Amino acid sequence: MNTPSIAHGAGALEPVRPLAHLLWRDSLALMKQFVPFTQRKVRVNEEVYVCGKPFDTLHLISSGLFKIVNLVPDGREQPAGFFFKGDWLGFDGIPTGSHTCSAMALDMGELWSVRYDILLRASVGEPQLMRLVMAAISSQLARHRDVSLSMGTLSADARVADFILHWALSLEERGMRTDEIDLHLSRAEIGSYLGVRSESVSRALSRLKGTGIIQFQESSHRVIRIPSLDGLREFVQRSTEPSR
Amino acid sequence: MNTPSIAHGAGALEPVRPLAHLLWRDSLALMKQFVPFTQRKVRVNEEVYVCGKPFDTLHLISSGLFKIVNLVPDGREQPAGFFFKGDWLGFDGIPTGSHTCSAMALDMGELWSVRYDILLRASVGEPQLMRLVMAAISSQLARHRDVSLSMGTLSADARVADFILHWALSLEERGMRTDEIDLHLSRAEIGSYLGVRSESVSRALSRLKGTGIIQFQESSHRVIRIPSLDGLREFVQRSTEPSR
DNA sequence: CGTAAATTTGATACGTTTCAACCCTCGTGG
DNA sequence: CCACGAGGGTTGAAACGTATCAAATTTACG
Repeated sequence: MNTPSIAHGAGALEPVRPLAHLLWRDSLALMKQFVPFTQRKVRVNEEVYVCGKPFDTLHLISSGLFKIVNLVPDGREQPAGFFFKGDWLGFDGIPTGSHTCSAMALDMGELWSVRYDILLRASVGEPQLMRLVMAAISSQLARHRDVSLSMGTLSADARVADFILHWALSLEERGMRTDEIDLHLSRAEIGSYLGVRSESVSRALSRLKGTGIIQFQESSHRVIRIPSLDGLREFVQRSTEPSR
Repeated sequence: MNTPSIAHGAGALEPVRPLAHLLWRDSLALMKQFVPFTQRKVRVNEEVYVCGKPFDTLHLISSGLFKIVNLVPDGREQPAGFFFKGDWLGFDGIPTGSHTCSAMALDMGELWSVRYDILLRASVGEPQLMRLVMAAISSQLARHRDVSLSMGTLSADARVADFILHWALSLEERGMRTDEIDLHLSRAEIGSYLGVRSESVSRALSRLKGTGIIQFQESSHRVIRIPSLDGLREFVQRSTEPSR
């Protein structure tokens, strides 16, 4: 039962080039080198694709900030993920061939779009490409596991802190400034993502401000200053294991 | 900037065979036909792979029931997913090359294991294979989004009901009986997965039993009888949109 | 069979939601 | 230029649901 007639990969395997730690950089580099893509500029609140529409292309974020949103039966929409430079958008359409989420730009940005068919073709000639896309999807899986875990175990304050920490770490990974970050999100959106109400997010942020872990910018309370990333990190870690 | 020198997939594209609705069946069929795999039988509570160990192989569930578990800092472990015949295990190791979860059998079962390298190779000759694996990962992503949504918006009772419903639907998809299902899980494990305490799961199940939506089997309270799947489905839907 | 573990159920404590009032900013139009 | 209204944000008080603690009961297993 365990002897397929086709003998593809049965021979000796030479070692494969490992993927670098910085997935986002590899994605952009490999895409530019090996895949024919179309560029697309997007404005604030512009939709990349819409829930229910047929899926046929993936989008690599070249710059900007994006979210995907679930439509809950009530008609309201709930953010289900946030994405930065080098992240991929559109995987939700793969299983069924139709998108099960919408994707939207949180500020202006640019996408490199490629037909899914074409990407699969291209990856035949460049196996590293497929490893990369697999790694990108799997990373999103891992991130979701983290969020589920934090939603299941942390208090509202800790969830908000953890959310900001992850956001800042994503920016840091990409070489962007982390001492002052613009979330482009309302309290209600943050809460919807974390499974708490907007008032609770507001209270959590106020308490975090009280401890000095974060500060608000004068003009917009959506811009958060983080004096010390390590301070934030320690707060989250303390919240994760209060009982030892 | 958008003219890669390599011309892989630039030509006309013939239509690709669509993946059938039943992913699990395709996975088993394609695997058997095109990939050299090794069989492995597992006993109850046997570990498939362990968190922290290097990753190099994926496992397709040929029979049985499995869970993956996260290790939370406290030392306790938290289930992060449940998997059935035709599902894949091991994706968590792809991004970093090391497993970030452990996988464990909930009862006896069988796995078809394949080195990740070899699978990628095999998919060069059989592109449908790669579409399939991508669809499998993306499905896990979609499932995680569902769970996050339910953890963020539903009451404990509704979460438990939703959990059982999904479990039953997974079994139904695979042609297994759904009128009496054995979860092989303690109340604490269910609660840990859903983000509530074991006592709350117990209460939720008691209340569901009270409404007649489910019943317990005499001998083991881990075996749940579902007189009407539609009844359960309606209950979950009512819980999803209480307002209006 | 006896002991440890799991489950159920109750009473209370705690945290988040809900409802409400108020403030602030910003864009619009008088 | 300022008045005005709308939407987002902050904060308070009460209601609600779940966690926590505890005890009784059942089940699992050597």
